[in-house]
Amino acid sequence: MPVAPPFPRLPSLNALRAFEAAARLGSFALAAEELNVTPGAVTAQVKALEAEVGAPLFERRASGVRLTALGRRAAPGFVAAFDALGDAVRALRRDAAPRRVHVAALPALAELWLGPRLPELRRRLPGVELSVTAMEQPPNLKRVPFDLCLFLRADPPPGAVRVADDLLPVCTPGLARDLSRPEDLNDAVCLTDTAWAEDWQHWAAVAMPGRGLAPRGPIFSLYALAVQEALNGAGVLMAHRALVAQHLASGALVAPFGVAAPLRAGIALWRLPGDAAQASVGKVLRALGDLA
Amino acid sequence: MPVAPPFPRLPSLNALRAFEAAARLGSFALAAEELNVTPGAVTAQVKALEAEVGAPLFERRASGVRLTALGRRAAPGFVAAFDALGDAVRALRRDAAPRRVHVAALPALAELWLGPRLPELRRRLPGVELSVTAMEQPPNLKRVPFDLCLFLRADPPPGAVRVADDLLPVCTPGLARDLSRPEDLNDAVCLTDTAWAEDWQHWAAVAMPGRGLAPRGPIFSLYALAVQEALNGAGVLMAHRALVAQHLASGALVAPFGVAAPLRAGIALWRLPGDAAQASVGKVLRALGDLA
DNA sequence: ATTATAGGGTCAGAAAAACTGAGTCTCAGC
DNA sequence: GCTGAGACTCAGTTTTTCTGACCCTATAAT
Repeated sequence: MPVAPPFPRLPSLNALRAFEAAARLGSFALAAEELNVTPGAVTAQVKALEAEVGAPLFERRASGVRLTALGRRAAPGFVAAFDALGDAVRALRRDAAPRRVHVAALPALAELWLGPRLPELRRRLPGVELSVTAMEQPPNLKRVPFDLCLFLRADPPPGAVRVADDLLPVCTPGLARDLSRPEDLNDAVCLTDTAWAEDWQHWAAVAMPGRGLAPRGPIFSLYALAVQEALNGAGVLMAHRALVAQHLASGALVAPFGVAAPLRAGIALWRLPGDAAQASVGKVLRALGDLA
Repeated sequence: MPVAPPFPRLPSLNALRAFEAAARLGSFALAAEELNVTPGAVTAQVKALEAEVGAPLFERRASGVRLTALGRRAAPGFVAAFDALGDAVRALRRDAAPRRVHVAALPALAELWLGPRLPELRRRLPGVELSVTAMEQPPNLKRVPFDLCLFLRADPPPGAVRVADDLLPVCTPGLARDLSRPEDLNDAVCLTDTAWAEDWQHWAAVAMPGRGLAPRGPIFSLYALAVQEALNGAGVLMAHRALVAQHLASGALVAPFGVAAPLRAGIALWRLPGDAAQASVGKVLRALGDLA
């Protein structure tokens, strides 16, 4: 007695995931970022889910979305379910390749802090296979298969390796001869990174309070490139000390002024709290803590 | 410092679901059935997942698949996660439409047992919106959004409504005049349903042990159609008593022989064990129990 | 008040994922 | 030596999902 199946299926898993992320983050835009899709895609997925269950899950307000009573009741179950799914995936990956460690890192930290430490790390932990992916924002470790995050954070999660950081202008010894007072920077070529443009003002507020600083010069969207140019003698770089330590040590760069401005956000390296199961990750974390 | 993201993403949710089903059921073919896709689709999804994690999850043997050690360790986590997801979906649907009850039913039971009871059910439970989907096999209630299952089962889950069933040949009173002994069936037109063709032999073993029965006549793939034809006087039907009760009561059909053969599998109506949260489902279950 | 801006919504078209269907292969059991 | 169940392959197709470019609205800033 076969009958063609107008089969009522489960809503699409991707729609459920989109709902979960949007509900947890309280915003379609943030959910889109976490899921690495455009906001329009989240809109569409949530709309499909709402059509499927026949009731709205979010109130749309111009200032953003808010869960309806229905959505609010449903959300925790989905968060828990996707947490469980994330755990299962993590356990599987770890089990399948216990020596693989995947780091998500801010590009500048990957290149200028992690990079110089890699040879020693490799020496200490032979067999560990370290992958690094550069990205602007720390990923949600519960949802994305990374083992470690390396970013600037004022308040890193518990258990993180932390390295304090401060700002100070640096340049080649040759250029330094023309710089005796902070005000001289107004006449110098100042190398600036787009993401950290405000570093100049932050330092000025500490080093030359009350006096103005209007740095001018080329702008880079890759901090490592700005460091390169500083090494090339192209100008003065407002440096994160932790990222140019090797060049200060070698003398390739010098700090013409004595004063450094401490930063609230230091370098932070952390794993998913409570995820102690992968030995290799712990080893990498500890080793980099030693090398900090 | 934007960087193009060669973003390592979570494996596709559909691949994880395929793995979960295959692991739980121990077979790609069964998983495909549960997911309502072809076996090839499951093969592909599992293969993609294996490529993603870089290790095989199943051993392929000619007699089927078996989990590898890795797959065996991973499976429970995925089963639990998809259970949680199923729960969340069920809770959401129930919350969004508490009065909607969706029944999965064997076509014959839907038409010949449930159908006649619907008017009274509607009278008793106004406001409950009952949907019925016909299918050959009971779905996995944990994974598919049905509230009730109506199938033939020898061993229904706890809490099920059960209706005993037995077999007896029936026909119109006119035809019955030519039938005095079971052997007369060998000369009569016998209406047979493809799925229940063995019912004739089952009855014969009880009613005429040792003597042979070779029923001949038209074959239907819809039991309800066979019943229609019996009512039309087209022949003798090996009837499930519970499904022709109304016609026996009205006299439209009669049982020419006194003997009926009990069936191990009776009509069973059940919900997901432990899923007591939806009041409407409980009401429908109880009401149909009363009407049984 | 006006202008930005942030957050969503919509749509067509494009890309990616998933599925089917038909054929193949391989053992286990007869 | 067949047969059948179960899985694999692959080309082609369908479905899903995403993007990109646009619009809309309410708050915040000027």
